[in-house]
Amino acid sequence: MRPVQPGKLAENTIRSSGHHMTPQRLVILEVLEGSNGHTSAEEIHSHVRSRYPKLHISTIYRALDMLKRLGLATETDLGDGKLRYHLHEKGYHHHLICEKCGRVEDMDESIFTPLKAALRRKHHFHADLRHLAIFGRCQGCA
Amino acid sequence: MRPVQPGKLAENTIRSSGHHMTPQRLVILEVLEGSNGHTSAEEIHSHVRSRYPKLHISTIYRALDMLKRLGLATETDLGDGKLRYHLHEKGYHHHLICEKCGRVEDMDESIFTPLKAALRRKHHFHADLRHLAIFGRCQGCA
DNA sequence: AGCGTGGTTGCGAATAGTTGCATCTTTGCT
DNA sequence: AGCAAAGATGCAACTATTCGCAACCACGCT
Repeated sequence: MRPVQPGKLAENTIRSSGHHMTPQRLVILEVLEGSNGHTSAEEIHSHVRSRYPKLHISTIYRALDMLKRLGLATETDLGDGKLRYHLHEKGYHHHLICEKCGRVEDMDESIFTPLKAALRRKHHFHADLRHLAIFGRCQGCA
Repeated sequence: MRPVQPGKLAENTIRSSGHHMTPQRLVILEVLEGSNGHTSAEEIHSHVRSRYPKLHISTIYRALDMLKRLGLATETDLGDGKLRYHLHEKGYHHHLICEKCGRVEDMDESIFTPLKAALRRKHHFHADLRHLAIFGRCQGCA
């Protein structure tokens, strides 16, 4: 059993921030909701092409940018030349990417708490560490 | 008074790793050495165009990629749509980038020591934190 | 000095993402 | 329902970066 109307949160946030809700954005949100959580603009485009052939890829990029700026979605560079997006209804998370084998491991954000505190203390800087990709070597490839 | 032949380190590393030293790479290194430390491929290209009009921008990208892979230079995304490069003869450093005013503050790498230890301990991951850009808000824009 | 191998270059085409602009749509107001 | 204003869309042109490939050149060996 899935949550009912999962997209309503995003929709409300979009509306209440002065943006319009359009059919294009609805479809884009649907794809993001139905995806595994690492979706590229091009993937959204091809998922959508059959139902909505005129939806232009630049509209997708602009929608993703808006979701990002509203704090509804996060953009991640996994190092393969294209940016990935996911809605964060399930909380923020971060990636450890192995430069050798390409494996991507997720981790939660608690590990950054001390770093955030140090940046605030020493640099008076309020870091936005909601989605960070850290490159390095995994256990097997170290 | 400048250091004599500052580029010899890079040159030796390039040669001893089985790569060729070419006039193109020499010129590119010269520009990187004479720059402030945040140079884009396009900047290198225009600095060089007069002396060496045929040097193609893809050659610059390839040289930068090689320097990066040899650990001689670091690539940073400062969020303005183009990647910046700098040789790290003077040690690694990191950036705090304000999302509001765009100010970039440098900081040294010691602040990441606890994070690196935690990643190794909890995730068996050997993070390569040689050049990280962290976005957020600076003191004035917080 | 002469030569072969393998790395390198220039070029043009491809890819990911962004931007300007004229034309719509959504939304709040009446 | 009707309207104006703000925001969104589609499109084409543009930017930054990468890639395939044929011609080229650096470097080690003789």
